[in-house]
Amino acid sequence: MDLLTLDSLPAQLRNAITHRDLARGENLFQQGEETSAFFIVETGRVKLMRYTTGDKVVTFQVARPGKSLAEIALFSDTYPCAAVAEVASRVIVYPKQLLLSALRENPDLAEDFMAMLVRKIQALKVRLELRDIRAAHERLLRYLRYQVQPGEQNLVNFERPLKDIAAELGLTPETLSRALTRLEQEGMITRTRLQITLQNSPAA
Amino acid sequence: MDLLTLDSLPAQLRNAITHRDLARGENLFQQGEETSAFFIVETGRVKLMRYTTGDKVVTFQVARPGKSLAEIALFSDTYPCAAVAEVASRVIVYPKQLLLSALRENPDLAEDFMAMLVRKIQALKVRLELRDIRAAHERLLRYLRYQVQPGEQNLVNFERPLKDIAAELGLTPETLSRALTRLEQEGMITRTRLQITLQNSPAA
DNA sequence: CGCATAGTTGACTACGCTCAACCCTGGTGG
DNA sequence: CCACCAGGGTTGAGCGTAGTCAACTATGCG
Repeated sequence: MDLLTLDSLPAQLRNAITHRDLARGENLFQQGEETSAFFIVETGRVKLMRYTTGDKVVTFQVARPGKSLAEIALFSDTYPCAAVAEVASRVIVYPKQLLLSALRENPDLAEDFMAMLVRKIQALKVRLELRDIRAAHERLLRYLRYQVQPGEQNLVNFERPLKDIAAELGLTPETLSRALTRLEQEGMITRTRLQITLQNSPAA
Repeated sequence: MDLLTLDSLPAQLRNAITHRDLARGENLFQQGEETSAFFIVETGRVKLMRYTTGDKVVTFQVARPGKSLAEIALFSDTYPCAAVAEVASRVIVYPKQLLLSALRENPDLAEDFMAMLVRKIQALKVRLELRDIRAAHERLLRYLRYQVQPGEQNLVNFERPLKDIAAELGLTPETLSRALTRLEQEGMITRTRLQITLQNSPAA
């Protein structure tokens, strides 16, 4: 996902890449602001949020280390949402025009970039698919099946706090907790401190 | 979205593009099948579905005319899901290798392609954002605000059947119907036969 | 040794789903 | 021209389940 940090970057671009440190709560860019760069989160957490009709804010997405941010910036004049750091964070800054021309001139880079975009689409589709499953425990089960690494069979590590996973699944922490115990009682999974093993067959 | 039908395509690619007609229920590709092409739906509806652990199928997405299909094919060896035509459909077929090399050799095409991918990401994010809104009427309201065309102020046309929109919103047709009448009673919208006008301010 | 945060459990509520009946429109054929 | 039918859309009643609020425990950190 962080292909753009590769040494294979054209020198001109590599020299133009800078970093930016954000304090907790600091703003990376505002909604409606003119787009100037594309970002990748190096450390911390950056939240994307939309200010809609005056009244409410809706969080769009939370980008974690290694994740790209605002790829739309490359093909749009203004940012469609705002980005603020949830905790102290550090992002890599790719100036828009330079990145665009680098992509034009370097087919390998462009291909990597496209591959990254396509993977992102795939991940979003999966998350959307999960939301169509109403029952919390079934949604969780499918999520777990997606999470298993091809190598480590039927093993899922929980490095992130549960509440984060709950948010990603569109559940409250309470419901997620209950869903976990339920799956455990039904014998579908077994839980140790930091990891979960699935009992049945893994995802196809 | 159908940028790839542009006349600006390299001749070699343009000649390689073919069409394929699908009967209702016919399979475009199977899950796990080796990837050979990328598609754009010309007419009809093509449903993407995943066969998971033996038991269930989950519909991934329903692609309508103008929408691309299986962009993942370009960067993956096998299709992660199956595609079947819900109704008689016609798709444009872009052979994988030819499209890839065309993208390499033609920066303009590559840029258009990337822009398409980015827009797709944006659309998926929006759909995901909507799902985080629990209350049906509020979810609907935000959906409507997204739908208003910049030009036609506060006007949304309902060309598609409501049940389709309900599915896109993750609601049942009944709930959507009730949400519509509720917004109408609250004075947020007014409905005529085929279009809806928002009362308050449009989306930011 | 507290304090803050995450996680768990319980009781209650609310809202969307399900199933069912009904209306309405458009299309088809007698 | 009307009868019929099919599909989408609208209501209604009841249920189930995830959300909410709350209290309590566990864990990690200063």
